[in-house]
Amino acid sequence: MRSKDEGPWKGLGEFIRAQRELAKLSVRQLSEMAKISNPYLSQVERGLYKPSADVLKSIANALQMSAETMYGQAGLLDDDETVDDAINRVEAAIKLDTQLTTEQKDTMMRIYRGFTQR
Amino acid sequence: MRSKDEGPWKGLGEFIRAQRELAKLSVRQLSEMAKISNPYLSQVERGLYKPSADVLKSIANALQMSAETMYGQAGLLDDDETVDDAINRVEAAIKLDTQLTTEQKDTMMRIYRGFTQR
DNA sequence: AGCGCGTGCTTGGTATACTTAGCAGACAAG
DNA sequence: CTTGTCTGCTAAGTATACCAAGCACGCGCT
Repeated sequence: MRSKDEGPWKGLGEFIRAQRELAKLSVRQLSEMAKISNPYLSQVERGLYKPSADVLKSIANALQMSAETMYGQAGLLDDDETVDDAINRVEAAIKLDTQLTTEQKDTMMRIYRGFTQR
Repeated sequence: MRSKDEGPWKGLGEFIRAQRELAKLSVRQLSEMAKISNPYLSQVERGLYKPSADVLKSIANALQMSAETMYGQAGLLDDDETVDDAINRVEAAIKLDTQLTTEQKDTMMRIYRGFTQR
């Protein structure tokens, strides 16, 4: 994972700073709302550090934007939306189901894949 | 988030482990796909560490699920991301699937409802 | 001349995410 | 039996996200 160049997520800091200034908040004000320290927010805005997901979420909430928007800006969402079709929707729904045991999921997967074999 | 909530991460590791076993992958196999070390994946699955967002995304990709799904399970997506109506999700996904015949959909519905009857 | 309060930034440290090297058990084949 | 190769896990280290304390400036007031 370790991205070695600093550029890519530097845009995130600029984005946060822009949003903060747009909301007319000081570094300290926003940092307090987001429950992070003010020097750290300053460093994040200048691209020195890559904030973790929960910090991002916290900042997003303080700025009244959705966490997904923030993750998108951070480049943490933009992955392979390769196959958006029904196969993955069914399989994803099964996998996510909290009521099924692993064996039951396995069974449904095998049946489903058997059906969709062509 | 240095706040007081320290432990509530319970489910994520178990979730990842369940998904990995569902995909019939070893710790080493998945860790290689996700480009993380195998002991670290092991520790994550046992709830010892809280993986960062990009690691989560990487694992999600390796498991062929969307990053948002993974974030949702990790509790990193904004709270209103309720997953408790997974039932409807599975049933809806099956109904909408264009690859299944009516009889096949019926079969999966019966099996699914049989599983979730308690 | 101060003083007080605001701004953002630097320093130095701690906590934790993450890695590399290696261990012990299970199973298969020679 | 030994040897090789899986499995997951432990131990010990490195890298970095994050915090507390403090610095340097600017602005308004007395």
